[in-house]
Amino acid sequence: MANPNNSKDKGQAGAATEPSQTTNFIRTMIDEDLRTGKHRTIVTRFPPEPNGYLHIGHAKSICLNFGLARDYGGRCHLRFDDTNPAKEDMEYIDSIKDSVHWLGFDWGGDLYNASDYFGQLYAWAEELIQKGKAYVDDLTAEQIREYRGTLTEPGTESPFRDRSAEENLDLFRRMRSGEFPDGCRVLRAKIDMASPNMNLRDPVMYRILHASHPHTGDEWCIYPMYDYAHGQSDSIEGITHSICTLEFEDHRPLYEWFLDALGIYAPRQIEFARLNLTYTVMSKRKLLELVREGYVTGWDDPRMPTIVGMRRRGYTAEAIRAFCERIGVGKNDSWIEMGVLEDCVREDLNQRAPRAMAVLNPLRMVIENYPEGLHEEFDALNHPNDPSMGTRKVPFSREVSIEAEDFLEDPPKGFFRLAPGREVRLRYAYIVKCTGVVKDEVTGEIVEIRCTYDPDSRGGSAADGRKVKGTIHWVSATHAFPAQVRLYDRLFSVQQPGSDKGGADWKACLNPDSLKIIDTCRMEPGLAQAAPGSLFQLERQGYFSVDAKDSTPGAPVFNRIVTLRDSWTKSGA
RNA sequence: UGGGGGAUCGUCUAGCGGCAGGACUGCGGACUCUGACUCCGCCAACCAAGGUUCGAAUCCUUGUCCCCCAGCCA
Repeated sequence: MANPNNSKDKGQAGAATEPSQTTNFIRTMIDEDLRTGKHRTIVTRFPPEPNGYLHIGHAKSICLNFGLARDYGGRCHLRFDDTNPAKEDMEYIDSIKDSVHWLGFDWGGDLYNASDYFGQLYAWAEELIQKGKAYVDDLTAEQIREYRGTLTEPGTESPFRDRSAEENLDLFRRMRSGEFPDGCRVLRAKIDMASPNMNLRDPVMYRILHASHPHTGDEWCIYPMYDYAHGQSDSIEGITHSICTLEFEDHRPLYEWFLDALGIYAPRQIEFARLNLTYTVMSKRKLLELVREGYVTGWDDPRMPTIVGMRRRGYTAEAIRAFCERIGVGKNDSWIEMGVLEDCVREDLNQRAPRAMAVLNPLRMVIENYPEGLHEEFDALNHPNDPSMGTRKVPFSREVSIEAEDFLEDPPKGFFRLAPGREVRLRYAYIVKCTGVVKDEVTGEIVEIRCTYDPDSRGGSAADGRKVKGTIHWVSATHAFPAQVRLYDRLFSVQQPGSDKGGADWKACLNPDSLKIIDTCRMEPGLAQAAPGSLFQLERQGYFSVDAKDSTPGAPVFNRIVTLRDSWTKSGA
């Protein structure tokens, strides 16, 4: 079968995403800056730290920043905020680039690293020292914390705060030359130890770290803190609108202090609320913990909210973009319901996924009046609402497998599938009537359904025009092939597993049924050749993808992306 | 008790002194060879109290609640 997953086939460089249809407070601010002539064009940036894999929360930021650049005809830079070599890795850098591209965005030639500016940042640090605005502090990390004061009490000044510019410069240069061990001294901005804003109580600018950096190798043994590097990096790149999350709101005065002290261009920083999604966690620390401790199989486990995980599960870039567009941007702490994301994938997959039939939990059905040894083929629509997707042949024979839950010996009111004496349509095939049930003599379990078929209903429609309410999917027992299906469900069983603060409780909320592996599934023959990564709707079940990692030629493994809406089981039956 | 933010249907989000709109969810119905899709309809909100105004979600005052900040993390 053809692979309809064309999201991966679009050229990366030319990937075009659709313009936003809605406005938000950031766009209002940009409109204002453009209207007043403050800027003629805009430059945004997506600045990840390469210390983990991107997740759906990053996707929100990516869609926001690249989307703004797209809609205003500006640019969006990809910049790695790689100021802490102790935590960063090339593996993450590659993965992040790949995920941004996969999502459909392109930074063109604007790929940067904070580490590109280490030289400039260092020169500026010397400048601040010379201006008496920075000093080398010999206090230990512990002491610095004690001297910082508390939220309600001012801090106290370090005894090293008033060293001369000459002494500071000498010490700082010796820090840089590797004369001192890690942690023995830091460079601090001389601002105000009594500031009500903790960020302004002489923040650390540089620390000694004898670590090899993914980009600069062993060139440096002192590294700038994020707070010292970020604002200037934006400034150097001429970022017009520096969009970040809420927790950096009270860092803004610090960024502005550095920019002002240096007398360089100041971008406008705008903060928005980060994404929270129900039934999952979003913090890198927690995701890393799930990976390290084996609660999931890796960063790309289909249950992870990571881009690589969602991609492997079968989410399309289009669906994720639609989601980011739909949830909007604001400053309220909010929790988006998982149902919104699920609706976005269904909406996208409903259009693009060809249909197929597979029986997850097979129950044998024998059609008593169907000739032994006879095989027929029926034409099935690949998409009921899109004739351009064509048809396929599905083989039929005397013995078929149907979904166990489609038969009930004693059906409740409103159940219109199969039951003793009742008729049901085998999709695209025949109308059959249940004539009996065969049970295991010891367990009493139903092992087989006996039916007769109506030869005049070939293709599924009764010659006499009678209505048959129920239509069920099936596979020919003699033609079907077995395949593994992985039924994924929400990773956590509570809505806000991440809201319990630093507690360890969150892992107790993991959903024990987030993955059910079924090896007894029977699929229609055509599915055997399904390409890795391809997407299908298994009729009446849900949307599935062929796992790109564990499938082998002729033996596809199916991941359930999301179920179909189901107003029957939901009705409580 | 310091500083910085935020409060609009169940959940998100528009609104910028002039009819509180949209999406998701929920409920009801139509259609149906997927109990899917699609279509139609319904339920559902301005944190509170004052004030300004012909008119307030919007402006002012006071209060309440929630989030963030005391890393040599970002």
